[in-house]
Amino acid sequence: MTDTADDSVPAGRKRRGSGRATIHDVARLAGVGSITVSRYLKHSSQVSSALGERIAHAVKALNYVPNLVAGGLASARGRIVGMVVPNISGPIFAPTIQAFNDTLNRHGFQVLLASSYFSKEQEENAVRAFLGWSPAALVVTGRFHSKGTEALLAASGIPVVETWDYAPRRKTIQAGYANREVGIQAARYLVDKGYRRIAFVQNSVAGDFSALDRRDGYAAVLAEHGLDAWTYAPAAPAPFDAGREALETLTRGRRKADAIIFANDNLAAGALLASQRMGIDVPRQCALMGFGDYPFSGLLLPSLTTIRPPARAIGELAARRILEALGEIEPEGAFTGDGGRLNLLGCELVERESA
Amino acid sequence: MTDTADDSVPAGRKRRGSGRATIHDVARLAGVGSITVSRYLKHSSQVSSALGERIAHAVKALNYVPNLVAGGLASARGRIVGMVVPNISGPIFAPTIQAFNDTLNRHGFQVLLASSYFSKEQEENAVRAFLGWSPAALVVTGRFHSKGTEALLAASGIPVVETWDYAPRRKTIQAGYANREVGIQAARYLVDKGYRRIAFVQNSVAGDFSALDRRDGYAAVLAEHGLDAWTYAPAAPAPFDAGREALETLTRGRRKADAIIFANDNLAAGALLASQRMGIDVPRQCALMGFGDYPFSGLLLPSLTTIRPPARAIGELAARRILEALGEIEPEGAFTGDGGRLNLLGCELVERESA
DNA sequence: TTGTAGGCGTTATCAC
DNA sequence: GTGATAACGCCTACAA
Repeated sequence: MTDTADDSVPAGRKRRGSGRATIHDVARLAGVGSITVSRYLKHSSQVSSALGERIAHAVKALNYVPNLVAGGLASARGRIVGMVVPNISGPIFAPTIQAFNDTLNRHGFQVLLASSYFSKEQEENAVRAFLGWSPAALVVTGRFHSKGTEALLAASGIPVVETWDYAPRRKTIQAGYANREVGIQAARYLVDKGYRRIAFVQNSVAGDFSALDRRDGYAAVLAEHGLDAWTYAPAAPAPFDAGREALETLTRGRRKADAIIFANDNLAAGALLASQRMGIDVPRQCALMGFGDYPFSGLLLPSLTTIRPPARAIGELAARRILEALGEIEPEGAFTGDGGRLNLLGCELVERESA
Repeated sequence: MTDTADDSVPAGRKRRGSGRATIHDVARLAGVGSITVSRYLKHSSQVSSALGERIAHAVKALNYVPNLVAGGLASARGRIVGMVVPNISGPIFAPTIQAFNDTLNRHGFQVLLASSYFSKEQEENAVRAFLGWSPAALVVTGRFHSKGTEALLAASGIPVVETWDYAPRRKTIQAGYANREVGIQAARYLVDKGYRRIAFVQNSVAGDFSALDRRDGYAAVLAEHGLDAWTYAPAAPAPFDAGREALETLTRGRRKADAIIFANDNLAAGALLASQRMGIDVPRQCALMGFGDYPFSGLLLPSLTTIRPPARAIGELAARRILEALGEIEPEGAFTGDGGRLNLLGCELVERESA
């Protein structure tokens, strides 16, 4: 590509060596020491402008790209951050990943991704694999992990952020919301609207502990009002089917629900579609409420009342807390009582037609 | 965590060094040379079982995690693969990323992600950033790149896979489908159903060249049948709004479309929702067709006829071709005429109610 | 089958 | 402000 490159860099690739121009090649061409090149690339202010220009020319002439692997080894802290999410492609976590990745990319960090599929064991494997890359920080989802994972994280000595959940007085950095509060929020909304036989439908995915927290909040509100909590766990594995199954069970028995809170919008959508076939009038006969505000939720007929989690904000906050912990940016945000920064985000109840 | 660890590994972290146990610590504890440990970790069959067991014990006792950064530097080919996609969180690319990431993770590779937002410049930046990690391979989206990107890729000397597109006689490895054929597929379907005034609505995102290929296929079919091609480019930036705008323009003028192909399901969904408010009977008065088969497309009323791209298959195929090129797995798949393997995947037309 | 020597490309340290 | 030197932790090459 560049003719000048061929003069100073041996063409072809040997068994060893990347074949690319190194910092030494740049230093030689610029007539300076390689450490000066390194300094110029990091803090150009520490190098005289005369040398700086010669170095800049050499970099361009050789098409030099710094080897970050070597840099990571030398400095013992590479610019890599590992992130474990339950899944990459779901409507929930994708915006978090997007925001997290973009924010860290902007600061010169690379994000490594792994999916746990709600399995603590897979999460632990992913964390172990990440540790091999000497990451600058790690991100996991939720606050429930295996003993092994907790040991690995504690021993790692690097900033760890837990996303998509929030519990007070927890030592790790968190970026999320309190799921129990969200359950309370949903149940209050329905109770205030006059519904009395309110059921909660769980996720068919076993490892989704956050949904259980929401259920607890829901149960607390019902107890508060002297109402019976009523939880249903569908058997069908596919979410749409599970939603249909739940609706059938909860509306066909002797006791009939007049409102149902679902663990997520997929379940709620399954129920909503089934309601049309079953001739159930939503919300008059039975109100339906989801969680997640998936992209389709506003498009359904009737549109789905649901709760919108701060997916993008979680990703951004997690990235910002990491950059702060690494000294890349100045800390920011409201203080909490114990001197930390507030990491509690809020969920928004999106009132539509179904409840 | 492990008591034995504290005996041989100095506690605390110095300026230099990760603070973790190294291969030398393991070797010392096991009473062997460090190279033997390295060999055992890679090909345990090349080490006698006696030493192997001692090494395994030492690894466990020290909680040793190999430093992949150092390994990557020494061997000049780290187990990292870079992937550039237009965006991470969209319904289209997320399943590709998921499948790609999971497949490569299973083989001990880590995927680095970057989003280009359909900008060639951002794509080039991402490729340049990836190159610093000495990746084993790179994946990009589509076959249209900046000169700079092409130069970087060509000079990299590593396997490069282009996803989400396919053109015959192209030298790079591809994993995708032919967008032009998809446009033909859609237009044929509508022509065969008797529609005659068929319009095509473009994406408001400027860099989405694949949609233009589909439009060309559509135009070819119409020309074939002596019909006028009719392309509309919405001004509204948000896809739902753009879809509504397109429907209004194409059905309110003197010439009225009897069928519309949209560049993606978001646009089509916007039009579908608008059709209800406008009192347009879909598909009798105007048929609507999308592309992408997003999760909501089957839930709309009327449900959206669309084309489902092989999103997961693209990710898997890309991963497999990379693993093949790196000698990690055996090549597989049908041969093409020129001795290569067939990388052309198919799209499925999903016939629903809207067309 | 096992070990020794040296290098991978960069940065921390210390001296000028 | 600039540079020489020695790590960083592992792997390739070669020798025993």
